[in-house]
This record gives sequence, C-alpha cells and structure tokens, in this order.
Amino acid sequence: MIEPRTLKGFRDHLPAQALARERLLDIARRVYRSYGFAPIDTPALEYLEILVGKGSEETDRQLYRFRDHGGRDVGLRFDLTVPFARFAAQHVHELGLPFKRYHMAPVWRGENTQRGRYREFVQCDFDTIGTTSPVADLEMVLVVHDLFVAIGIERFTIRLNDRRVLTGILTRLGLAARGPHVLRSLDKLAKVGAESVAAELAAQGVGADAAATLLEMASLTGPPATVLAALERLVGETEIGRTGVAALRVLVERAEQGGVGGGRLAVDPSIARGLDYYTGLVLETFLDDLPTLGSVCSGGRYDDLAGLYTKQPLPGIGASLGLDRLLAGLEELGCLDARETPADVFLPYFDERHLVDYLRIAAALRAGGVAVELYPEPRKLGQQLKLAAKRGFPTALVIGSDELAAGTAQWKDLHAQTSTMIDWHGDLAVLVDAVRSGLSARH
RNA sequence: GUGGCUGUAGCUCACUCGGUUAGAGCACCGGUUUGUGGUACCGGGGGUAGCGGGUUCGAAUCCCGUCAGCCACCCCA
Repeated sequence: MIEPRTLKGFRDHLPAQALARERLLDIARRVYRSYGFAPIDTPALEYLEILVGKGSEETDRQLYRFRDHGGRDVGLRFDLTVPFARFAAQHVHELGLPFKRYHMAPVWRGENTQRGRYREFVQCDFDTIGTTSPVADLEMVLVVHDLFVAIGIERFTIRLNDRRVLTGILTRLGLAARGPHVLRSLDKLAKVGAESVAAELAAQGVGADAAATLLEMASLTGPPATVLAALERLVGETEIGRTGVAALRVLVERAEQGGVGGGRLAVDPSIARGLDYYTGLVLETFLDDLPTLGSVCSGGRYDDLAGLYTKQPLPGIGASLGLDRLLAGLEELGCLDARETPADVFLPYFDERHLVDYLRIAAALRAGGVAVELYPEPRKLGQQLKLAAKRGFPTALVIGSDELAAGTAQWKDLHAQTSTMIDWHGDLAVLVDAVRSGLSARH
C-alpha cells in the first residue's frame, strides 16, 4: 500500500476551500477586466536561463529546477513577473503599447513553509506596461482597492511608498550605496523595535545622526498628509526625493477623489518592497485584523520590465494578489463560507416511480440557470435532507407523488428550516420562475 | 537553507513517576416500525500513538533519525 500524502508546502483543496478559491478568482477576474486588463497565460515550465536571468541568490535557492527528458535545463516559474517579461519581449510587436494584462496562475518556490507561505501558491497579477503615466499608478491603487472591497473585506490598508523618496533621503545622508542593507534593517522596525534597528545600523557604519533620521523616517505614522509633510522635510533639497514626495501626494489625492475611502490609504516610508527592481511607487496591502500575515497584495512601478530579454525599454507598473495567503487569512478570521456545494437547489430522489419527473424538473431548472443536484438514489427522505443540510445547500425542493398529483412542491429553506408551498399546476415554467425569484430574493 | 517548538481516531484533546485489551467530545455510519433534515435517545465503524530505529523485562511516555505543521531568521504572496 502506498501512503497517500502530499509534499511539504503543497496542498489539496477540498470543496469548501476550492469554492472559496474559485470565488476569489472570479472576483479578481471581474475587477481586472473592469479596468480593461486582458488575460494571458504562459507555461509553468520555462528554460532555466529565462528564470535565473535576474540571478539573485535567493531566487536561485528557491527555484524548482531539473533536466527534462530532452536534456534541457528547465525550471518552474517562481512568480508571474519574470514569465511576463519574457512574454512581453517575445510578443511586443503583436501587443501594441501600452498593454494591460492579468494573469492568475500557480507559482512554485522551494522555500520553507509557514502560515500563509506555501511552496505552491496562486498569484493574481495585473500589470500595465509601455507607459510611465501617473494614471497607471493611480489605476493600480484603484484596482487593489476595488478588489478588496469586492471580496467583501472591510478592514484593510493599502500602504504606499515611493522608492524615490527613500533614494532621496539616503542620498542626502550619503548612504545611497548602502541602500539595500539599510532598507532591510529598517524593514524590521515593526518587529524588533527601534533599539535593535539602531544597533544594526550602527554595525553597518551608519552614523548616529543618519540613523536617527532614518528611524524617524521609518517611524512616521498618521494621515498621509502628515507623513508626506514630514517626508518633504526629510528629503531636503534632493531632486529625486522631492519628485517622489510630490508623486505620492498627487497619487493619494487622486485616489481619494477616486473613491478610496478614509483610512484605507497610508503612506508608509518603511516599505522598501523589492529592493532591486522597483523604481517608483511601491505598495503593500495588509488585513487590519491580521497584520502578521504579511502583505496579501503587493506591487510597484519599474523602469524596465524586460531588459534581460529585449533592448526595447518596457516601463510599467503592476501588483500581485496572493490568493492562497489571502485565503489563509480569511479562513483564520472565520470569513469563509462553509458551503461544500455550488448548487442552490437540492432535489431529493423521493419517489422511485417518478424518476422521469425529477429528471425533467432538474433539466428545466438548469435550463433556467438554476444549479440543481438530484440525489442519485431513492433513499429515505430524512437521510437525503440531512446530507443536503450538511453540504450547505440553501434550499431543497421536495416533490413526492402527492405533490406531483396536486401540481405543487415543497420549497424548503434549509438554513431557516422553513417550508413554503409552490403551486405550479404541473407547468415547469411556473416552477422555474418561482424558484428563480425565490433564490434571487435570498440575496 | 539555519535555529526553536509540536506531531495520540476525520477534528479538538486526555492518559498521574515509562507498566495490563490507548480514552472523551465533536464528526461519520445505522436505528428509534415503511413521505421530511441541524435537538433527544440507542447502537456501530475507526488509532501498529506521523514514520523508522534504539534504550528497557516493558514506551504514546526516554534517545536518535526522518517526514510534516507552527514560530523566528532570511525572503516574500
């Protein structure tokens, strides 16, 4: 006997979870499309050279790689951005610019697992390439906002920053060359506290004054306007810094005008996101009730997406929703539906002599757009209803020989445990109408 | 990849210093006389104590390895 098991960081998805996942995918798809992003897809497997091109040690370590049967060195994609870069370089001529795409697919990383961190997980990316317009930046924020609202999450915060602000401050302090290390230390502020960070900075040779300035920057909180005012002071006369602050100010203002509600936008200078390739706006999204889960949707602006694969500069901006991480969060918060069935109507196979009637009723409902499950065996009605309730069917349609003779049906609300009678006179169209209006009244 | 904690029925857990056939709740299946479900009662299936090895007369209980989960580092969705 082979022991049934799954690899570390790889998971099965039972119906309740799979339904929740599909719901999130549907919502993301709808929101992305509502802004005109078009779907694309790319292979899970790429030539190794495509994936390691960016070549940080970290991605190398996390990469699932092997030699295929034809002797090619290949790897599983670890994000959707690198394949998109390759895709864009390969197809720009067919796409036209600017180009907006979304891509929802699994990625693989051989790193250590943790809550909300898996080795196989789904990302839902959207990017706009071929334009440096701030409108695209704004749109990214709006999409993220719409996404979480559409999912039904009330309490979330989109944290914004601009790499140019960081660069400005670091330049002013004469630390531009050591940027990555300094930012990495600052990133830990929320976790380890100011003292530890200060010690770490000192160890890196950062002077006390500079360290104090950096800590002040990373500790800034409050309404965006307040933080921006402080940042304006901190970037001093550096041109790049002033540009960054100005861009953030305009962005926040327009986003608020665009309907992003109070408190959901924050300017957070400690966000350093993607220490290498982001060059402008950076964004992270947190669930207010579960901040330790980490960002569930992150992104930013980059000067050149595909420089490794083409000489044509492709500036762009985009973000990625971590579907599986978000799902882990929603599950922990008890926000997930317990339903295990996608069907709205359960139809007991009640009276053995009337199978044909049941088939006809089910067919009519389906033709009318109602998902209905007919139980496959004429078991005891009680058992069938019990199963239906357990599966989370909202309703059941009980029709026995008495009902068929009278042209009626018992329409059960399985949650409320109530029952109403539908009088359809043997006319299927009437029955379907009654069920449809009954179901839509529930929502 | 490094370090720490954890691992007993599907789930949550119990089993006093290592000592007879490892228990409970929930869940599941069946029944309470043949057409009506979350309550009640009765009955039932299910665990080689993650897996492998060692110490011991004897281990769920101690030791080692391994796999998995969680936490931290790192990184990130």
